[in-house]
Amino acid sequence: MLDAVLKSMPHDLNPAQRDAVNTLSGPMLVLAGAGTGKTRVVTYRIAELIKHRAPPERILAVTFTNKAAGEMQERTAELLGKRRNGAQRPEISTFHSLCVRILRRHIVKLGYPAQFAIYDRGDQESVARAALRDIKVPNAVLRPGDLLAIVSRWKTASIRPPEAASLAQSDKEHLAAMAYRRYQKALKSAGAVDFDDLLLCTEELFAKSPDARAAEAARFSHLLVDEYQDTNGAQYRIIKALAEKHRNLCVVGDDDQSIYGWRGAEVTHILRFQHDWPEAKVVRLEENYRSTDAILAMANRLIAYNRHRHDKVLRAIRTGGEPPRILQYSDESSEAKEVVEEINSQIFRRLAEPRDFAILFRTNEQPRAFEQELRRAKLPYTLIGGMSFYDRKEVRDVLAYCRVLTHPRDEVSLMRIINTPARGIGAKAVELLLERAVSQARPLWEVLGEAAEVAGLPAAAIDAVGTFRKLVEGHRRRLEREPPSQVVSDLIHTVRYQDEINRQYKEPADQLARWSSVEEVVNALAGYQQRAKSPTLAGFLDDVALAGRDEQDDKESKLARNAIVLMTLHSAKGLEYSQVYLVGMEEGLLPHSRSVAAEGSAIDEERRLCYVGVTRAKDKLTLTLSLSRNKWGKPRDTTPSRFLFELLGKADNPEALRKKKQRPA
DNA sequence: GCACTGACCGTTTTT
DNA sequence: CGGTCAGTGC
Repeated sequence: MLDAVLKSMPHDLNPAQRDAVNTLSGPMLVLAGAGTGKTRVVTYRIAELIKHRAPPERILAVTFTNKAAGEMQERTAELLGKRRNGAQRPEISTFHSLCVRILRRHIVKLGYPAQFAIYDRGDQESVARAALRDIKVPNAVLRPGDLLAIVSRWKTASIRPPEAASLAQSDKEHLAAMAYRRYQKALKSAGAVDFDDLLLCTEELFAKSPDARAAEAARFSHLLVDEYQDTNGAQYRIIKALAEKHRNLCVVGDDDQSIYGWRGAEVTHILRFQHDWPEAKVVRLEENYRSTDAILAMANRLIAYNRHRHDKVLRAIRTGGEPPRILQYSDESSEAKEVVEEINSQIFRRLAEPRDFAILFRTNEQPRAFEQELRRAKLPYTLIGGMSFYDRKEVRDVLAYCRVLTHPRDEVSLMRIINTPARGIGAKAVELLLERAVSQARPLWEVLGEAAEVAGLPAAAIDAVGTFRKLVEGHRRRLEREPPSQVVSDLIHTVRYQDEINRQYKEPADQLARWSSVEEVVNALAGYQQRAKSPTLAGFLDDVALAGRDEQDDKESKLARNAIVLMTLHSAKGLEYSQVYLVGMEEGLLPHSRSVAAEGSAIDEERRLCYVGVTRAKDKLTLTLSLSRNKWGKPRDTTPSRFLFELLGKADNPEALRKKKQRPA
């Protein structure tokens, strides 16, 4: 029966792990250090729950990234074995997709359309720009990006425009509060939410509608939360609302790996767990199976410099190992060159494979030099993050076309494509139409139907607007019967988007690259169509907004791909590599200058970031720094990171390190 | 309506 | 250095 398909629990779990896996009811806090088999424990726990007759579909596991969710899905699927078709699986999703699903069912109660759009970073910037223009704040005083940062900070603390206005202290914050009000109004009238709203609206929904809250909470009997140290206020309250009744809540986290404080995550949540759930069982996982003793000793020395933390010491199961190296170079190009050279020679001598290596850095501008060298050396590599596929202009255009089809109230998307490619609806015409929309407080799309009544609009423009409306409406109707990918592909051809690309870019190589991204979007849509249970264009857009890139299709190629990985320290959390190069170990970079300037505990978070980097390494760790680094085109001298001294236990005596480090690059 | 030019200016991390 | 933006000229 069921038990027969479930893989039995392995015998090599240590007592603490076994304890965490076997405790199936009531609240539990698992304090799991880096490399202590956390994922293993979580997945076996899910399997164990099912073995003890918990209906799989009533188990919910929440993760913070899509990657983590995907991995957990795969591993649990493995444990559950091949189950007959239609067998329910546990629900494993990110916080944000969980909220989307909840909001789909209830958001009308908050005054949004059921078919709301999710605005990503680029869309948010457009709205922010318009809000600032409205209140006549010049770019020099407050840029859209700055506004978004402030607004996001407010939102993650569940502060809404009225509170923000009274909380604002500096001039900048007062302006931001005014812009925030307009920003939020614009989102709502466009029927859209941003990333923070997904959490905030869910929280608000639960507060305003006890029925919705009870219904959502009743869907699950067991709740697991991974990376609990990264929960922000809204997430914390959502979890509480969902688990309060059944109390079968298991959270897993490591306060030493809390690196999202800037996003509203509060370590206090993990430190406070026992207070909120007094009957909670606490399990500590302190045996590290990942790194050699040499690497772990360094990590322990480093993190000990942080004051506020759950006191714990990771014990290495793997003894010995090569001592980590610190290498310094004269500038960032030789840093990149030498690191790549070292990797190359190991691969050439068959001592290692590309997939054994990770190059980790603090900021997204750092990988450039490494990419160059890797290309030159003809080594396969994957760059995680950075400029996303979905940030490309032409991709955004195509997605905007899709959103105009599915979300008639979405103004940002409509504005983006209303004259792209140029179709005779120029800036002046758009301005007049927009004026009418704003003065009548109606969606721009509706106003397009009355173009003839707009004073000052030339006949040619009225015609153009009419043609555009027919075009969109025609394709909207087709969407009811035909597969989305067909409709979208036709729409792109009808508007002659390829001609637009060829006009904009002179180089044939550019033209080809740009057009192939357009094709890739259509392919992604077709792929989604095939795997989704009930595919809709709107569903695809949700996927894109939440997943960033098409993880499903990537899965095979990504896993199969034997490539060196380049990524930020933030993206590296939860992953492990045989050999890690932690590059750019300099003051100003790690710790980042912004954190050095900020008062309070910003440095502690940078230290945790460094700790995360160090503990990614299984066998070999190399820390590098460059004595000079280009900034705005000019080379500038650097200072070795304070963390290097701490790692070596020489924090009080920097001179000693300088002598010791004469080792040549 | 659109392409081109030169001045200006900034540094983080992500769902 | 590289991206953005206002201003200019067709």
